[in-house]
Formats: sequence, C-alpha cells, structure tokens
Amino acid sequence: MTTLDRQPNIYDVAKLAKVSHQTVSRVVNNYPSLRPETRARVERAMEELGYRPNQAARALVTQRSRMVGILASDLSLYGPSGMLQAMEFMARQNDHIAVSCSVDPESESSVAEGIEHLASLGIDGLIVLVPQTKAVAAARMKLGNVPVVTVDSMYRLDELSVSVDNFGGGQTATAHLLSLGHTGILHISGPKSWFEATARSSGYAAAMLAAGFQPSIVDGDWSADTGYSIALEMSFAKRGVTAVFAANDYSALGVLKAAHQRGIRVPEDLSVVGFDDVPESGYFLPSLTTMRQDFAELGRQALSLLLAQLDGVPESHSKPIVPTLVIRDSSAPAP
Amino acid sequence: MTTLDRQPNIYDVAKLAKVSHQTVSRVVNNYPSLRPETRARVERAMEELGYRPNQAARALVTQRSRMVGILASDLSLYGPSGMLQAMEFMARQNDHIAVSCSVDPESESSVAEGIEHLASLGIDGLIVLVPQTKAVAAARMKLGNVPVVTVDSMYRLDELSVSVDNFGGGQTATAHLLSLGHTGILHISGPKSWFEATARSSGYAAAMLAAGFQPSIVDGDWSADTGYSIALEMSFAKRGVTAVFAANDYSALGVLKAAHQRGIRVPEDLSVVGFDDVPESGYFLPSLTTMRQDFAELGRQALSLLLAQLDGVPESHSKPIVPTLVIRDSSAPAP
DNA sequence: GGGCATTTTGTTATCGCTAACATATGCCCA
DNA sequence: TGGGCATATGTTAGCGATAACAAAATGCCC
Repeated sequence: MTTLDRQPNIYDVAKLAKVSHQTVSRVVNNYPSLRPETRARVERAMEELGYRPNQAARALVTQRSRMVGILASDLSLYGPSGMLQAMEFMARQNDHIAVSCSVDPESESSVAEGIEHLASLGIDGLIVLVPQTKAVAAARMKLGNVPVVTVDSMYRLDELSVSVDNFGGGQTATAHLLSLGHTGILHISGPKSWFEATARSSGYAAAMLAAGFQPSIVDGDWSADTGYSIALEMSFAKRGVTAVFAANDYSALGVLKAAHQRGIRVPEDLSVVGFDDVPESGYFLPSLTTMRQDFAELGRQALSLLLAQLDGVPESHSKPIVPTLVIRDSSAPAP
Repeated sequence: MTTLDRQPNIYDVAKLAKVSHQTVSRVVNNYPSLRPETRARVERAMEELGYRPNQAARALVTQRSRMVGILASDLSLYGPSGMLQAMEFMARQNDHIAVSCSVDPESESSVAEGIEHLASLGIDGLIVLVPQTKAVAAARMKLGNVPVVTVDSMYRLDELSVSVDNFGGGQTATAHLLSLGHTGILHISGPKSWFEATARSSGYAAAMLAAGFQPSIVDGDWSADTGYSIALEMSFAKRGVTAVFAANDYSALGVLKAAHQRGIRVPEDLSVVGFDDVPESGYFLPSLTTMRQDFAELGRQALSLLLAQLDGVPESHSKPIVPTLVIRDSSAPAP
C-alpha cells in the first residue's frame, strides 16, 4: 500500500501502473482503444491509491465546469424544493452538479446578484424558476452564450422553456366547480408578479366567461394567512358565492379555517378547491379537492432540456405538463 | 471597447491596464499594498472587459474548491429545505458554494454513493443532516481530513456538531400537557432511525416518569397518514388517553383529522401537541400547539462552524438550539 | 515478409490562476 | 548622500488535468 501526504494525482497513478499519465486519463474518460490488460492495471492502481480526478483541473482545461445553476425564489416552498431535489438527483446521474441560488423575486437587485453569483461560478447552464420575464431577460443578457431554460406557464416555441399548463389547470378547477352547479365562484389569486398566478387566474376567468358567469378575483399572495383574512371578511352570502377556487393549497387552507370559524360548512355551504396537492392536503378538514402538479417531473424535464442543449442536441420542445384534478371532500354540489 | 472571442482572462486585463497579471490577481484578492491609482486602473480594465476570475483555475492552484457539501435526506421536507436555504445564502455571502445531495437515509448504499459523489467534487467541508451515526462515521472515513459538521440532537464536545435540544423539546411539550392536568399522554414518535425522533421520545418519557406517569409510545414515521391511522384505530377512552404528543406537525395533523372523524373534540376531549411549527400549523383545525424550531438559525450555526473550521479557527462549541413552545388552540385542560 | 492501416501508448503544450521569489521605487535618517 | 527598510510591482514555476500530435506496436493483405 503506497501512501502519500497529499491527494494522489494522475501522475501517481501512472507511475504505479507503469503507463503514461495520458493513458490514465484515457481510462478515466473511457477511451475505447485501450488494451483490456492496461485498463485493468490502471484501474487497480487508481483503486489502490484512492485516486479521484481533480474536477478543478478538468474544468480548467475543458472549459466546462459541469455545474448548472438553479435560480429560484423560495426553496422552502413545496414546489421549488421538490423540483430542486429532482434536478439535483438527475444532475448527479448525468455527471453534473446542480447549484441552487435563492433570491427575492420581488427585488430586481436580489435577482441580479443571484445571477451574477451563478455567473461568477462559471456555470455551464441555468434553470430559472423565478417567475419574472425580466429576470429571465437579465439572466440571458448576463450569461452570454450560456443556455438558459425557464420554467413557466406559457408554451413558447421561441425559447428554451418547460411549461406547466396553469391556464388549463385553472380552467379544470373552475370547470369542476361549474359542473357541480356552482355559479358564484370566487377566485383567490397568487401574486400578480408570478407567471403561475396570472395563468391560473386567466384559466379561471376564461372558464367562467365561457359558462356565462362573471369572474370575481381577489388578490392573494400564496399564504394561508391572506386566504384566511379574505374569507373571514368577505360576505359570501351577499355576493352569492358558493365556491372558492384558491390559487394554491395554503390559501385554501386559510379559507377552510375562516369558513369553520364563521360557521360556514365545507362543502355543504361552500366548496373549496386548491392548487398544488401538497402532501398534507388530504388531511385538511375537510380533505382538499385540488389540482395536482408533478413538480419532480417538471424539474426533470427542465434539466433534461438543459443537458441536451449542453450536449449540442437541440431537444424538441416538450409538451407542457398538465395538472390533474384530485377530488376530495372539500367540493360538493352547490347548495 | 475591446472585444474578444473568448472569456477574458487575467492577462487580458493586465495588458489593458498596463500592469502584470500578478497585479491584477492582487486587485482581485484585495492585497493591501497597491497604489490606489493602480488598483483603480485595473478595476476599470476588469469592468471594461467584463472580467470574471476563473474559479476552476483558482481552485486548482489554491487546492480549495470553496464548495461545501450538504448531505441531506429529503430536501422537500420543511426542516431540511429551510436549513438548506439558509446555508446556501450564508455560503454565498462567505464566497462559498453549498452543494446539496439528497440520499435515502434508510439505504446504506445510497448514503455511501452520496458521500462518494460529494467527495469526488472535491468539497472543502461537509454538513451532514442525515440522521444516522453510521452515515456520519462513513463520511468522516471517506473524506479523510475534510471537516465534517453534523446536525443532531446530542450535545457532544468531542465532535463538530450543532444540536437541537430535541430531548428538552420533548420534555417541554410533555410538561405543557402535564401542567394542563393530563396524565394519559400518548406519544407518536418519529422513525427510530432518526436522532431527532429518539431524542424527542426520550424527553417525553423522562417528563412522564418524573411526573410519576407511565410513558406510552407508538411508532410513527413523520407522516400525516400514520398519525391518522394510529389515532383512528386506537381506543383513547379505554386507555385513558386525553392528550397526544406527536413527534412532528404532520403526524399531529393526521391525529386531528382522525379525531374529527371519530367525533372526538380537540381540545375539549383530546389535546394535541406537535413539533416543528410548520408555517401552516396555525391554520389547522384547531390551530396546533407545537414546538417551534428555528431551522434557518440551525443551518447558519452549522455552516458557521464549518467555515470557521475551514479558516483554521476552531470555533467554540455553540449551545444547542432550544425549541420553544407555541401554544395555540389544540391543547386545553384535561377533561 | 514488406507495406500500410489500425490500434495502442507516449510526449509536449496549455488552460488561468496564485505562490514564491525577485526587483524597483520612495523615503527616512545617520 | 547613501544604506536600510517598507511599499509597490514584476517574473517564473507549477497546480492536475486534457488536447493534439507523435511514435510505437500490432494486424492484415498480397
């Protein structure tokens, strides 16, 4: 057993295996024309020394860091964290590193700093989960010819993006309530600055108008607190509201609580539909009817698109991911 | 405006500023003995060229990647994702990168692969959020002299670790119920393989025994579903149970739902206490009494300890973080 | 068995930076 | 006025890998 006072490098392996360092490099990189016997000898030497290729040296000479950046807003939210986890795993399987960077999407300077940070790392590509068009434009600008993939709600052919059909999701949720006979359906939206929020609201409005009813939207901010406050103060009866479509499950949770406090029974007096299908939504009281999104799949698609781009394979645009309706106990026929 | 067909390097800047490349390096690294005029000239040149130091080259020569690994279990959980976000931010502020790697803590090979992956990246340090002693030992083994900081529930002076006083938290939660006159307190634990779970259970048991009552523990797994199933099937009345201390908020949520279904009123008939204070726990029905943990602070402490270690400053052991009781509507005097 | 293509292995240069040492400049005071 | 010392800048080498080219070994054909 040979021992060194430092990490072994490619020359140490070469010497032990009695080959040139380049041959070691070839073994590491799976070069095809190698005598099996040579390969085996090198592998044995690598094993014995506990050799690990130095990624910095490799990055320096190949001009590729094998890092992809993930620009996200709040990584402790269910959606982004699920996507991040899936992307991190997939990146690892593809011999890359996913480096996350969370920024305040409401602050342009925070977004700019995040992009600059990732750029200074020398990332090979970027995935933008931050919901502003402006942020995406800024990223593309800063990064020169580093490919940028966005995750959004629009199906745009001119850009690298992966989409969720939030518009369709909003429609489906609304259609579900309409089909139960509701006509006074209130929508609590997400923040207007988010792609997702506006797309869901539009889907809701489109479905309402198509059915011949007036859309009615109140601005929310994804939080349970705001959903709660809105539902606590608004006079549903006076406005003829028998159902609420909340832009996400936490807003819906707030509505459930407010309704309970006010003695409004869900779903007998009021139906509530959420969006996201967070893991605990099946345990709300009553369990929540909601639109399920496969965040992990979304993350995988985004990363797959980016990796294809890095490999010079211009992958065909994937279809948008369609959220599916999960019917539970919070929605019922109109009273 | 000078234009290049490649990223500008330190020599390009040097030429434009009419200094040696080493002087540029000195500007980048804030070397003190530089004429202000020279520094300004170099900075102007860097600005003009849009120069960004190549991190791979820097890492190669300094032998430091400025990457820290975060070995985690499920990054979509509230605790780990909050810690990760805090660590990522703090790492960035300290000119480092936090690279996360999520593994299945129940699978030794998955943990080993994760460690190997991070090691192959050349991380400078590691933070282990995975709850097994075995995993930590494996990490220390693989990583040689790379410092490893663990986040756990024990206050051990012999190792680099940041602790949450889960034992104390379990005691406090139990004491709260005892003080309300409850004597039949059931504990739904987390998975036994987690540090956190066993510490909370021990705290519970200690508090019960100290008060002269028999501990009663059922094994859970952090999930709402298991909490639900347990509470649905167990005959609380027959066993004299008037309160449940669940090891986390989601288990508690499951209990709330089961109680509601069985017509058991919370808190009138049954008090329920959770652990974590997830953001939505204030909107459960009823709102949940729970133990709040500051995950962001925990993450910051862990990273701070690691960074100090990397800088050769053996930081003093920090005090364990103490969860605080948040009293809401799910706990009340014993019936 | 010589010639030529193919396979296999080796040699040298280079990526962009910092460390270490070398040199120049300015200033103070004997 | 010039030695000594701090300050400011330059020169050279090397981190550990891959790329590009060079050379040796092998195989195959007639």
